[in-house]
Amino acid sequence: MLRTAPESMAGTTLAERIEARIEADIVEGRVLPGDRLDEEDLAERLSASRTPVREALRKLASSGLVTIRPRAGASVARPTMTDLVELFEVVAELEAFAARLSCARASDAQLAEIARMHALCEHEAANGTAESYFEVNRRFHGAIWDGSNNSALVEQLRLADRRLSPYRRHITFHPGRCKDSQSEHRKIATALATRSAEAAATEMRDHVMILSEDAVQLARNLRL
Amino acid sequence: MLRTAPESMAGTTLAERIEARIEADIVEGRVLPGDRLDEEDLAERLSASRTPVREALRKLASSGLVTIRPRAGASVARPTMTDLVELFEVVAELEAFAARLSCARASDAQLAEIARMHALCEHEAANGTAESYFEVNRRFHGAIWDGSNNSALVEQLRLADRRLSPYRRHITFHPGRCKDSQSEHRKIATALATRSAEAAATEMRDHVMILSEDAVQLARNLRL
DNA sequence: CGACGCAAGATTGTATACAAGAGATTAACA
DNA sequence: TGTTAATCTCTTGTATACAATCTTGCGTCG
Repeated sequence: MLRTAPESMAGTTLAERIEARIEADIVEGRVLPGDRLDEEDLAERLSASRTPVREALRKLASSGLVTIRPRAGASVARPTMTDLVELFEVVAELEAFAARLSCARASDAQLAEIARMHALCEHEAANGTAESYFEVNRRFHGAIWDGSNNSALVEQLRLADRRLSPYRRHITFHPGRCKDSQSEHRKIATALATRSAEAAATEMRDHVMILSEDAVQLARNLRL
Repeated sequence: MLRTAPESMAGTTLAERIEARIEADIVEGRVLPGDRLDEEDLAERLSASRTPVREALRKLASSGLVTIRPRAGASVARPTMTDLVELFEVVAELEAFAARLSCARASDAQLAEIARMHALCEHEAANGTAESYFEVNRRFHGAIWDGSNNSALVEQLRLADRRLSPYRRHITFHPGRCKDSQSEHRKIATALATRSAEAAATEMRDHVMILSEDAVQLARNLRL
């Protein structure tokens, strides 16, 4: 099934496609934290050999999405509560940095893009579903990342954020959360529009840390 | 040569030992940015097969130390000037965060350890070689990382710092740099000792950014 | 009845063989 | 002589086979 690559994936290798596939399964919740990832099983399911599957698992492991214990196999990473809180703290700091840099360096076009994404969020918060809000929320944050004009920072954020998505997703879907999130977004958007670096950084940090609180709460309730 | 693992490496796999070996070769400058890393060549040199070598290279690639282009092989990563500056910015921010967290959360014992490392730096700056200063400098920073009591942050810093070490090393070895660095360290150490979070963060950020300036200067001179 | 140890099975780690693409070299032509 | 195109080699990507180790279940012993 993965043997014939979609033309969009031209020039990529089988291992990369398998990696993308497994990653999507994890991030989008089709396999849950703690689930075992059997090499042979995956290989058969994707009609490939173990070699590219192994490579994909190793790569996912070094980005933190998968845990590998030597000679004991791979499983979807299951961060402890502490791990999650620590990761959220780091992400909060990096997002705050991105917001600060955006104020200082984003082009007017980039600021406009951020504003556009904010408007989209407003619209979805009022009319859309929790899922659609989750999506535009990502794009709002992404626009701010881009505005920093620091690709190393964007890379770090993408990696860290990916590890949180299985949990973040549940939070954003939480009914009342969209409205609260939106009022925080408004403050961030205003600070960015006026290039108020410190305000943007502070508001962004608080925003992410509130998410963190919710994540801990939720994880505790779900006995994750 | 790597087939018989030192007992300190017990429980590790061949691929991991190979990875450590290649990593050390890169970080300590025995192979230079841009150098090609031939799988078969490495396999023969380490008397292993291509399989574990491949795994090691892939892992190093996903941490940024190695660049792999599909079907064109691996080489030691050669970040552009822009890449380096961006990475330094991220590291500066993370180090500043670590300093701030250390002020808020480090135990007295951890603060004492930081102070001890600072004293070591003072000693080496006065009596030691540039190389020995490089080493205690690392330990000073490491003590602050530990003081943050956030292992996700430490992990991020370790990864990012590793990518900079080939360049950072050259900077610290720069003759006059030790003294300047030490006067910056003093301000940081004072702020930490008095748990002045904002001061510690600011001083630390400045300290790393000055390193960044030097790195750019040096890289330009060496036509890196 | 519980704990410990041992053996069988299953799964990972490593090696080797084969396939396929990228880069280099050479030859032909303008 | 410079340029281009085709072939040919060398390296990587994938598959499979074999070896080593961990886990699991059962039996024995305390």
